[in-house]
Amino acid sequence: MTSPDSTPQDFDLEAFLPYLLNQAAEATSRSFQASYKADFGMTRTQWRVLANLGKFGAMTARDICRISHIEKTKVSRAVSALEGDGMLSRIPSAQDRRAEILSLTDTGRKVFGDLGQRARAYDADLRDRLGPLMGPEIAARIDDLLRAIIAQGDQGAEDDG
Amino acid sequence: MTSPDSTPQDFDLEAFLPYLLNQAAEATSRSFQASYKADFGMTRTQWRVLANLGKFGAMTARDICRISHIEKTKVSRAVSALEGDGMLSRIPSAQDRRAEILSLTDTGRKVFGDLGQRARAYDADLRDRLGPLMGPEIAARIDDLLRAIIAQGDQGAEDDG
DNA sequence: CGTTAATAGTTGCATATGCAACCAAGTCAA
DNA sequence: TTGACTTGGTTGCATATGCAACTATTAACG
Repeated sequence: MTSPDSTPQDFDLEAFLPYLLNQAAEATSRSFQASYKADFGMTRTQWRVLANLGKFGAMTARDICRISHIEKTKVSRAVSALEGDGMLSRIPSAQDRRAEILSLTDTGRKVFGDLGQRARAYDADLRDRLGPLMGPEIAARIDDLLRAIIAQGDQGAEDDG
Repeated sequence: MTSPDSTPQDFDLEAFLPYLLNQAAEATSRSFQASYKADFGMTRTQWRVLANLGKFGAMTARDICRISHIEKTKVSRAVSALEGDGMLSRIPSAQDRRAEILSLTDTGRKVFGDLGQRARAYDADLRDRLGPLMGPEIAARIDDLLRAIIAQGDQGAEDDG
């Protein structure tokens, strides 16, 4: 019943969800990363902040944190960098003088448009190749799956304020 | 046909696979991370190297790179750290004097056993909660899906030294 | 009011990572 | 043998991140 004493517990990293997810995330992010890194000198976090602003329009840094689950210091620095590159501008909030409303500049919107297009192409291509491999029923529900995992993970963590 | 000029291209970050994968990866890794970080002062990379050695037995750093897709400098530093903590030992390879055979010490194996057990529990729990949400046909094929994505990503990258 | 707690955002510091350059040992071919 | 090239592994440096501490403002409440 017991395995030889070489491995006390036969834990298999290759079947560990967090590990697989990380590999998948890195494998996909990596290849797309080239686009914003090389062409716009942008960091992953910067690209995400940009994309959130592009998608949802003007909002505060804190809103971005809530929506994207990115930590506030990361957002803070990304915002500074993007501002420095002329991609977004800050306007002090009238309601709350601590907060600033962030919105993309014309440049920012243009970059978002460009990168967004590449991202769509990348995404579509990846899904196209996944479809035949996994079957349509699975392929169609990838997003739901990942969102469920994200929700579960948040559940468990809870304490990362 | 065209949308209002607010968003030149209506790219949706929330449906972008690399983004979802990253969030899922971080959400899951984050909560489990507490285990190795707090109790063993270990980094994610260190834990992975440890787990690979625990699972596959003695091998060289380069083997770990190949298997785990972790970059060589990352592996190199993780190995140093683990060695410093008495979790693994190096033996110069007889065949190739550049290479070193890495293997876990008793301590390393013990830690691997401990963390492996926690990882299993974490994984099982997560899958249990995912099952009812996604249905068994999907839940059963998560690993295949992720491995397919990993394979596709590698395909596209190709040039990561 | 005044005093205390919460919140938006920034910053300092210590650490982890990525990349390029590097060393040493092996390979290959003339 | 020698000289060009590859490969296992490490290191330097510049950057990105996590966390705790901090400022300024707002909310809560006696």
